[in-house]
Amino acid sequence: MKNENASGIKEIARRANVSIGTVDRVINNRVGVSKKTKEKILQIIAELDYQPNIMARMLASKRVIRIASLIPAVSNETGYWNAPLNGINAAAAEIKNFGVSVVHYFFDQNSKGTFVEQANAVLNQAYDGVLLAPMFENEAIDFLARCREKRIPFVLINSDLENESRVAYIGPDLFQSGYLAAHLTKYLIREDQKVLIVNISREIDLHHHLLKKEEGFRAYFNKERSDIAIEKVDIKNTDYESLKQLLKSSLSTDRFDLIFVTNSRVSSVARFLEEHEIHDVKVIGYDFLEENITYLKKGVIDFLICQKPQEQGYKGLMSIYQFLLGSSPIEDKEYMPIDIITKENYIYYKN
Amino acid sequence: MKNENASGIKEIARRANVSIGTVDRVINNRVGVSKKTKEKILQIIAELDYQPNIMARMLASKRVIRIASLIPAVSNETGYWNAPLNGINAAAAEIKNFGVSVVHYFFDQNSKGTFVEQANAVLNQAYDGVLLAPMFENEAIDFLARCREKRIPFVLINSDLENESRVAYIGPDLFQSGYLAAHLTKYLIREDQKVLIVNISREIDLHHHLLKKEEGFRAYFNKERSDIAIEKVDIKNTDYESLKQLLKSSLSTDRFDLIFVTNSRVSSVARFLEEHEIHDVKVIGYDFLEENITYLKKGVIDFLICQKPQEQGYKGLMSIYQFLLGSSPIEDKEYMPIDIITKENYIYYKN
DNA sequence: ACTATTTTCGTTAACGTACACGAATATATT
DNA sequence: AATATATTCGTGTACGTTAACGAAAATAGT
Repeated sequence: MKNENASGIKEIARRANVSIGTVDRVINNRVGVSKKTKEKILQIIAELDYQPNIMARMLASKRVIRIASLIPAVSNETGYWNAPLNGINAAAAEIKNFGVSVVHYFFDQNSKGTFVEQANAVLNQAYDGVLLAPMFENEAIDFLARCREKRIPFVLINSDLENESRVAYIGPDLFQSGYLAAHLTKYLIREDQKVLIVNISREIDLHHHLLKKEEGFRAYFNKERSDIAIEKVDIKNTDYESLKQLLKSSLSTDRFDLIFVTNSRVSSVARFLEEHEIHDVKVIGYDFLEENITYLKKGVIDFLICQKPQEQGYKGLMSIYQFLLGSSPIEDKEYMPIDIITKENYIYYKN
Repeated sequence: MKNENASGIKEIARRANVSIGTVDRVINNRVGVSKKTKEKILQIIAELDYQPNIMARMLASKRVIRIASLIPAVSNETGYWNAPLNGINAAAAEIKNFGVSVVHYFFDQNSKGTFVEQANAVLNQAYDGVLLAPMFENEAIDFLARCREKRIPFVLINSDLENESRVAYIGPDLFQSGYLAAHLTKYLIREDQKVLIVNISREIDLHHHLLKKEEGFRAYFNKERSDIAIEKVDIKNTDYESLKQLLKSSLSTDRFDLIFVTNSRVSSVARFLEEHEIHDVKVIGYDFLEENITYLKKGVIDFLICQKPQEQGYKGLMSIYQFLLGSSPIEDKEYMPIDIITKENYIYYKN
């Protein structure tokens, strides 16, 4: 009675009349095994529908996968990036036991310099993979080119660059989310009414992100041949005082029935409306942030659109990890669901 | 040079001047270790913030966790239960390597007998845990009482029983989802218009599930002191012909501007409206099913509400597993998000 | 035909934990 | 004080895999 209950690699070895070492070689397709025995083993593996035991594999493997994340720091202006960071950390915790170490690099959304700095720091450390939020388009392209040279794979989150060599993009379909906002708009106002689009962002680079949403928004009305009038205002100084002045002048020259804010700064607009006791203007904006929810509850904001920022971080890290493992194939583009948040369902929303 | 790089249990043993066996005893709090050394080891564990290596633990442990799932079979009447099943299977696949085996038991939604039968089958097999969709209230309560006797923990999904001994409930907040439907209704019709609520379900037991939604729906209009008139019709014969007759008579006596279908059978109503070329009636219903999406795309259905059926299955299984592991604490109630699906965002929806 | 080299393969020690077995020590019983 | 019993502990093997090392076999070069 020897081989009563062999399993896994050992059973394969027994059936193929070879040692476990040889089986290991073909499973991890290393060199040093003859074509004949390799095929034999491969066939047995197929017969047995053998799945390697992850536990044992991780335990025995000394390999460490090092991943760098390069995303904006949570600023006091908007807490948005807190969510993706949480997602990344959650994923990191889950795969810690699988020999993965994640190092965070943060840059300032209002300063290209810090991005370049941190990007260089990443490149100096020879990581196995990179998770990037490419906020500054040109600088990001530069960085990614250098990653490619060094053969460091990368995953993009939050906004896409259509880089042919990226492993994956995980984030919103910006155009479509603007399109949905327009659809919701139709429920809120009549055909003879007016809409104001508000883009709030300091760095011009970030504007392309917002413009995609605006495009989607306008596309809807074009397609529907609607008579609703649309105007827009770009606000580059993100402090509340500047915003107040600009809004004041916009709203004085014209009367708008709905304001569509293309990012998470919608709470500033809501604050303005509340302070000036303007109650008959509907508001649609973005993101599940505390400030925004406050105004949603009060009824100042009607709809928030949110695209699972936390999940973006989580899935982003998981993608680059999966890719580095090399086992399962990766979706090269995963658009997040476009969630509609209202007064009635926000309690149950999961970022 | 001996102990250059010890880690985990071994390092603890080294620092405490005991063997790894002793450390193992205190970690898994087994008997047979003196109070003094136990405290010493416990302190070192705290100092080191020691986290056992799950890999090694699972690998070494021969324990097998056996879980039974008891949910409705996917019927030809509605494919709803396909989603939770997928979620359960996904979770099962993920934890297969952790020594978990899941066995499915299916019952017919239209037959209490099959439920009792399958429930007995589960009890005969001495499982470590049970995942249950308690569709038939009384029979489910019976079954759970017997589980309790046998000390088999259980998790409920899809609808709750407020059973004090359940490990957790994962599923919708039915009342609130009806409430949200009412809010959406307000966007679709005017104050002087009329709403028809349609409950479609064969077994009376299942009706309490639908009634909760209806309650939420009505509660909203009560609170808003709305003038919108609400009527309702219960349809117990779920075949299309019977439904057609009932709808025909309802719609002939009165004119309704919006129909709220309290479950996934909304596609039948949509089919009726399409066949009879009724275009000016708005429709709100439930669930991301192919049939429903078809009518959503066509514009016959305006909103679908969906509560992540797949995730219910996934999280349900994970909860019972986590509980049986006994490591992390379990949330005893997790309500799913209440998602709003429209023509514009359904493409990106994840069940 | 003999050596040198390459290719193919087996053996073995880890990885961190669980658990059975038995040894050592302490405590109780006469 | 001697023995019986209970308590506390150490040792060793196993889990399924990885990876280093070196032995054996095949091939190449003279």
